[in-house]
Amino acid sequence: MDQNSLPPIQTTARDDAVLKALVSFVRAEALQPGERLPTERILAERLKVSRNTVREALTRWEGLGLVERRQGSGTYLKAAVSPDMLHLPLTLAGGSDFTSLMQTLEIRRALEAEAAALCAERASRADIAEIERKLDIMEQAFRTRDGMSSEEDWEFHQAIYRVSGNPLFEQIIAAMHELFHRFWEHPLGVRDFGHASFPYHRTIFERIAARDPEGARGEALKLIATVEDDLKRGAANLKLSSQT
Amino acid sequence: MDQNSLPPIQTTARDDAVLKALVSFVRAEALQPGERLPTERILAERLKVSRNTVREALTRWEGLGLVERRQGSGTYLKAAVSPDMLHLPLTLAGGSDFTSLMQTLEIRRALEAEAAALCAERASRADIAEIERKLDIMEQAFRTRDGMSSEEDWEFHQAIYRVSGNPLFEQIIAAMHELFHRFWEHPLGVRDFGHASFPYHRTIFERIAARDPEGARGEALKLIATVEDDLKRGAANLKLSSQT
DNA sequence: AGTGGTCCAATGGTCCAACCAATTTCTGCA
DNA sequence: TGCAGAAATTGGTTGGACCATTGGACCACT
Repeated sequence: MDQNSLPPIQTTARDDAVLKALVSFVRAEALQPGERLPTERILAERLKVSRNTVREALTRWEGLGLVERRQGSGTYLKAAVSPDMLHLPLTLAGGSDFTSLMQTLEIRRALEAEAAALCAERASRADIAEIERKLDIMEQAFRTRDGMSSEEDWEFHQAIYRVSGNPLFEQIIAAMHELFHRFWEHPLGVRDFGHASFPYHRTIFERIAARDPEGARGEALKLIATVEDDLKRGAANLKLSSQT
Repeated sequence: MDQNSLPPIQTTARDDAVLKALVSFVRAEALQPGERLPTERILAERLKVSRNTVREALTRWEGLGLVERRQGSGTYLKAAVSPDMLHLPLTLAGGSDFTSLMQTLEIRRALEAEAAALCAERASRADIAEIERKLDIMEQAFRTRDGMSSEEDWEFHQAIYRVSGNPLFEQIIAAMHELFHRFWEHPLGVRDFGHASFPYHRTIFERIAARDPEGARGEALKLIATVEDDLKRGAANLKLSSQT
């Protein structure tokens, strides 16, 4: 490691300065997401600040999802950082009941449709090939395990968001996705949840490959509609089973 | 094997526990945004944790914009808190300001269209009257001041989000709106920014009043399109003026 | 070669006690 | 009464200590 890329800090507003220094460091060392950054003790020593100050700064980055701290192991970069980053902490008041889930789905419907349309507009040949690869993997998993595989399914959707060229899609939908799964886990009833959505993955891909934005938007809307139906059926089951 | 059946165990989570306790406290005391919460020293003593731990927790809340710390004064609540909050740290990285603005607009386009459609589906007579009232106020302001009034314009849109029945629309778009204005202020060129969007406010309202979801969605898309055009013109101006 | 056990150094998490810096509140003098 | 300065309050920073977890090294046994 190049020790010269971590000069000491001077002014007040310490923890902010620490973050700035870290940005420079990450750039200088060309750290990629997943790599480990220096230990808190080393950072404190090099920057000539106390370890607590370093921790305050890292806590902020952790809250923004930029790094992940693993006790006993180290602190790892989770996303690319750049000097001109804009952080928009958005806290939504969302419950974990049926209504809240439907509301997150309405958001996802809107974004999913738009992302699919943008993707159809902007996808290069390589992009299309990449999406098809993810689709094949997903279909393969579906056939062997005879059911939706949330992991591979999610990969497919993420590929679409990425190709849309707007990282906000992935970030917002990922948060919705997480909220959804936090509640879902083992969703009480509806054994074949997501089954109905399966065929629409390929139709979405076909519309994207055909550079048909409106078609892609339409297919995405159909996909979300099937999920909403499943959710309603699950809610009905839940209602029945709780009446015992 | 189903990997989900073995979730990681959780032994220590001090600062998380502190935040939970704070949520309870805020609810118990019915603290409103702007009010001061206990000092770090008192929290540390009452919760039987060290002040450092309290500070880590408060740092997280500060990063999420839930709280504001003023040295020498105290820590103040900045937003309502609830037990089940969904935190969505958005990060706009890399690109120029123009790119960031276009990306927020793409999100807004998706949500605005969906909100308008939902609104057209669900609006009651009273809702429609309320929206029309906001529309009249906006048009009045437009005529007297001969230009878009962001204040009244925003009120009109918010009314639509509210009637959509999904509070997430208003929350997310509000965040985009704020981000947009942080950049915008009075940005260089394009004197009549937003002028072109004016007529679409009434057409959106008409489609809502007619209970025509698809029509409302279409008009909303047109409105955002005019804003995007304005933005592109502004970017062109900016490019020219920066070449001096 | 592989399996499990033990040890140990590294690392993040927590704690403590003090001091610094900004702010607010109180006090005493004019 | 008014107001400048002292004192108390509060968040910000420091340095040092110890705890809990991790992951690798080493070893005994199969």
